[in-house]
Amino acid sequence: MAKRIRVKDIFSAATSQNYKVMGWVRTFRNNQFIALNDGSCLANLQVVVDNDKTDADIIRRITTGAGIMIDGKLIESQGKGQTVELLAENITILGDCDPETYPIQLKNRPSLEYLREIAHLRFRTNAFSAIFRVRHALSYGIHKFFNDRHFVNIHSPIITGSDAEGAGEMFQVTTLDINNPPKNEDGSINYKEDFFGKATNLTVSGQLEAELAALALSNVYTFGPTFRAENSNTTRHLAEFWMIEPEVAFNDLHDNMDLAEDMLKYLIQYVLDHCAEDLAFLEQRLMDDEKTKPQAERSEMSLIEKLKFCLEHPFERLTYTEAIEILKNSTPNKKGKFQYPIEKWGADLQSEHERYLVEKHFKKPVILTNYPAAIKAFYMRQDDPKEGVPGPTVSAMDILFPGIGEIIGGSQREERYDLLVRRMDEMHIPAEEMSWFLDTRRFGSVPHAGFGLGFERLVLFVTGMTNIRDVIPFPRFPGNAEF
RNA sequence: GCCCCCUUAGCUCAGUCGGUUAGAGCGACGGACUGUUAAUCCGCAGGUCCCAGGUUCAAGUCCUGGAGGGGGCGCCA
Repeated sequence: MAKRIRVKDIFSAATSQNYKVMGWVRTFRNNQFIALNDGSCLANLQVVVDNDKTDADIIRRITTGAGIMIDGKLIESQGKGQTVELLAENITILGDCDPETYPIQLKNRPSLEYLREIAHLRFRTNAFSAIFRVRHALSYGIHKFFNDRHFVNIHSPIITGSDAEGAGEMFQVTTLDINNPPKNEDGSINYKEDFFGKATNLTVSGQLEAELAALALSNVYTFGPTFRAENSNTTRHLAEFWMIEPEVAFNDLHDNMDLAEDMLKYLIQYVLDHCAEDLAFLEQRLMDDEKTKPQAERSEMSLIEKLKFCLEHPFERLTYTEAIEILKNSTPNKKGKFQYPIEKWGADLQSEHERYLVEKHFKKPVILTNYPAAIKAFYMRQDDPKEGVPGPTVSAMDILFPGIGEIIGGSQREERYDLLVRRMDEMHIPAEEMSWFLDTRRFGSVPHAGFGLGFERLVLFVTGMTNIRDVIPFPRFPGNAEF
């Protein structure tokens, strides 16, 4: 018996030879032609059934979605739509698929919203198999990018006893009986009796742990799940998402920007090189989608053009202070079109402002830096006062992408012990609970910088999808933890 | 957390001013078909009009509440 060959590989295999393939039926036409898909690539293999050699009962069971195995001879296709096809000599039904109840009849073009509700089956569609192959390529590309640059991958903890990271609301982790928890004398819950002997949560960021590692290994990155219990209901937020957090000793803000831009461009190039077929399919899907929209709302570039455009142009780098000036003098601001008008320095930028800068003013990815200290996290490095800048700023950077908004947030870190402690004090962060973190600044502190990349936001951008719930297999969001 | 929209056949959607027996395409099912490409052709079945109240002679259609879904905003990656 021949060994199984993947559909992807059979397209370049020698003809006039026998092969065994296994996969799922996408369509069965003319009682004769099976379009077989095994997920190894987007394309289906055409299998030609010989009615004389195949039992009528088997033919009856070749239904959309059925799992089948075929032994047959590969020949040059006698039809037009494909170069080769497999002449079936023996067909085995591995798993029947009842067409009366199987919800994915692909010819129906089921909506993304409907498929989201049957996420356990949506892998079987072209769109989602393409998305998850691209997601994998990006994941692999990230490890390759950092490995090639001598970064060490650090597995930061998922359960954390630190609740002072300030990145968002946390999910509590406990083995206590929530209906009858042990109490202290003052009525508060006695976490000393909990599994870890203290209150614990799911991590919101591996950054602080990455900093600890960077101050010894120099170049490190984390790539793992993070959890935010924020009640966020948008197309760009998840309660469980994957984040990449590089942290590099001796880097300043500019090195940090260079690293982030290099990484994003590397990953876009990586996907263009390795996922051409899937990207072409996703691009076509988008173009079909666009046809239903009014002219004004259609995008100027196709998906692949957009990706290449990002590669060919340097990201626009400017400070928050410069951005405020542009926004203040912008047409929508003067005409009162912004829901939140830009009045003075110090205001946080709303997504309408970010969108204006990225999509209207610069028309390319933008890196905004040196934000007011008051609206940024405690660990960001405080800038020296500068002429023309009205207030204190920090060496922060946000990378804004068209259609996505913030895809990366990062900073040069405050490495000076006294300044860091003063700032923690101002922001009411308990220094005593963070002494492990402060030890890095007590013992051999050096300048360092890092950032966080929201993995799903990158997948969104690269696939051209618009809802983040469609680029992770089983999305978690408020009110939903199915599967 | 706030604001807006949607929910009719398995899927995608029509359904006019509140008026008789609720419609289409696709899918499914039955049949034909040995070169199809979202195959095609013929035939047939398929409905808790999201749920609960209310208004009305009469509700898929109007009102109130709820559930589910979508979009925008905020929080951020």
